[in-house]
Amino acid sequence: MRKATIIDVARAAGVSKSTVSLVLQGSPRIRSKTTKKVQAAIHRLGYVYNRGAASLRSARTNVVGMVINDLANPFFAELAVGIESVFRTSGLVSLIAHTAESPNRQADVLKAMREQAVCGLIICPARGTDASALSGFAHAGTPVVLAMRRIPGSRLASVVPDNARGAAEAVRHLLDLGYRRIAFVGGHDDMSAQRDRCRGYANALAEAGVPVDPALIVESPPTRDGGIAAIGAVLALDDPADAALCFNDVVAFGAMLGLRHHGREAGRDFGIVGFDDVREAGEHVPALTTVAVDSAGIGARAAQAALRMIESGRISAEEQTTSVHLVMRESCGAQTRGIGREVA
Amino acid sequence: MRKATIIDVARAAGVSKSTVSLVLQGSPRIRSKTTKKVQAAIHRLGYVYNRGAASLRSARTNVVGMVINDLANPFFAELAVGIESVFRTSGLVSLIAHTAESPNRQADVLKAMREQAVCGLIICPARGTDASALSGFAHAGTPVVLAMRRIPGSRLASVVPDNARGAAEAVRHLLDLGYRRIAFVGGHDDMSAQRDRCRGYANALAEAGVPVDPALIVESPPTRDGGIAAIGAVLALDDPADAALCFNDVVAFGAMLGLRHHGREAGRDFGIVGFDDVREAGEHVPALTTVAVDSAGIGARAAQAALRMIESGRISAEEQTTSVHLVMRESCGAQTRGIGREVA
DNA sequence: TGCAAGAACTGGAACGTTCCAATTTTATTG
DNA sequence: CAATAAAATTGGAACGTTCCAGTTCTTGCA
Repeated sequence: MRKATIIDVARAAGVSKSTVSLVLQGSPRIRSKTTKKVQAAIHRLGYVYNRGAASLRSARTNVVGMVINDLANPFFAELAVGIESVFRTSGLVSLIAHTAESPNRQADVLKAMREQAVCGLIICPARGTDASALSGFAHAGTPVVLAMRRIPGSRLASVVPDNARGAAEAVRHLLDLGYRRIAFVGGHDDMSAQRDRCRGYANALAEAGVPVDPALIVESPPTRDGGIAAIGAVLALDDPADAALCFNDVVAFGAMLGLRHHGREAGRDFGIVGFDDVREAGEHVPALTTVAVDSAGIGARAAQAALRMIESGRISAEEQTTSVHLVMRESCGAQTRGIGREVA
Repeated sequence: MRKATIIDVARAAGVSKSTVSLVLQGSPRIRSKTTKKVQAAIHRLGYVYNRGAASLRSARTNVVGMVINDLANPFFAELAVGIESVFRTSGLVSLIAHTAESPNRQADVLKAMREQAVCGLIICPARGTDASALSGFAHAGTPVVLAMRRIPGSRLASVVPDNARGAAEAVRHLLDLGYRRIAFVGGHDDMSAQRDRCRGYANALAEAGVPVDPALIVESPPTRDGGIAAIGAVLALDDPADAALCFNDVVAFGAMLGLRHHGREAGRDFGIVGFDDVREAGEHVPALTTVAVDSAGIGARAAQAALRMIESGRISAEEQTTSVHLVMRESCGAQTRGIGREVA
């Protein structure tokens, strides 16, 4: 039993295939009586629209791509969900792929997306991605929006949190609590988020007249293990750190674990601040003080930006920055130390 | 500048479009010299394969669908990643969608998948999904594999963990530690996983001669808040529980939180066992004793089953069960209570 | 009632690929 | 070297839709 096509529907409804096509697209030029006839036939035959055929003829695909560097990270999973829900309410289907931070896998995935002729792309680029990886889309006139991470030298739209300001706020909080040897741990210099956060960190220190010691800035993979390693490094210094701003919450969890291995405890004799405010942050023991980033909001904005470009047909390079705020919990010892410079 | 097609490539390489098509498919009937010529032309023109057009003509799409009830749950995210990596190495593209446990969204998503003419589908059905929701695929001869959850009355392939055995093992552990009022909390009766786990729980109790008290079986949404509510209920009984097997780890985290609200502490004066062994389980304070489920493995098996069906063209209803094992940590007080029946 | 204008509908052609049968080229063998 | 078999290549038809340029209906008004 062959699958029913638009032509079978037309025959069954006693109209032409063009009319069926028009009905399918919800054209206002069709009488409601006709529409009803056609819909009845569609239902009767169990007809299924063939988007592949449709997009072969018309330029638009109705498929958008979404490339996430790490779906297993709850932060990015939330972001993905936020993006997806915006697209779905606009009738677009999203193709989600995950690159595991690997530029090779990312290249494969992007190739697949191009072959599927996605009409828009949202991407959290894998570490070290350069502008040329996305040139195919630019070339084809497909809108691209970067989420969470920018790519230097690319003229692409982006939505990222205000990393510098968030980091600065976190550092000021640590300074207020009397910490002076404040480290910045985790992430890599080739990730735009790391650079931005690190810049905010350095600025806040400089503003307070505290010297920036390069030995206190330690790179590591943005993972739990990375956090363990990095905190070990700043504790082993001749003049060790007494607090750390972590690249993200996952690194912060690792750092707190690492502290414990050295007989220290976050919030008691060491200050830890994270970044992201994933759900687990509030439930950790001790609860993590962190810079809250609105993942779902970023996802939604990125999706809306893509949607605007798709609908208008003009691509833009608008850079959006979303606000962040510090959530104070236990990992800096704000309760025991009190808040205010007098403790210093 | 129009996009290059197979015909442009053919012209540039001085061969026919059929030859280019054959090269694209890696046919062995083409001389390597010709292949090289064609590939050079492809590269030179920046040609991009149009899968939509291809699948219009040939039956196979090379797109598989993946419907996940909750991508934001780390357990399912890992599952998705496991599935995706198997498909990707087989050259299939995966369309990932998320239903937020809503049958309506699920219906939308499934419709989109049918329109994209996916050649296979892996789904963790939303709660309360019945067999008819998937009949369209069966009807079209599209392979469907259920992951984590079965659908009663459907003749569909499935890959689920050995829920009953895992639950039984957990209950035996609690009995060994001397607990006797053991509750089963979380999940709903219309989720196959809940029913299977609950069955294992009841069997293990019966085997040990401990009566099964229906008041100790409390349903709740499989969320943290659900866990808080459910643990409250079993503590409020006239003859309250002294331990609980939780539907999953997320519920267990909630239960431990709820215990604390009542001045109790898991591992000290109450036994808690979870299910899944998500990454956070080992890092929680207290560390969660739980039944480990290999999410990535389940994903991989489901993907392989789908792949077999796609390649052979015959759909099967094979039900696979993957093994699970108990991971003992702190939340049952195994250390303080010692292990062995003498404590009872 | 007749006519014009607009609304509603229609029949090819086109999109970029694969499939099939047929043709050309190359290799093998007597 | 001719004859044959096998391998490599090819041209057109087909896939299911949308678009375009008509054509046929309706409707309103004189």
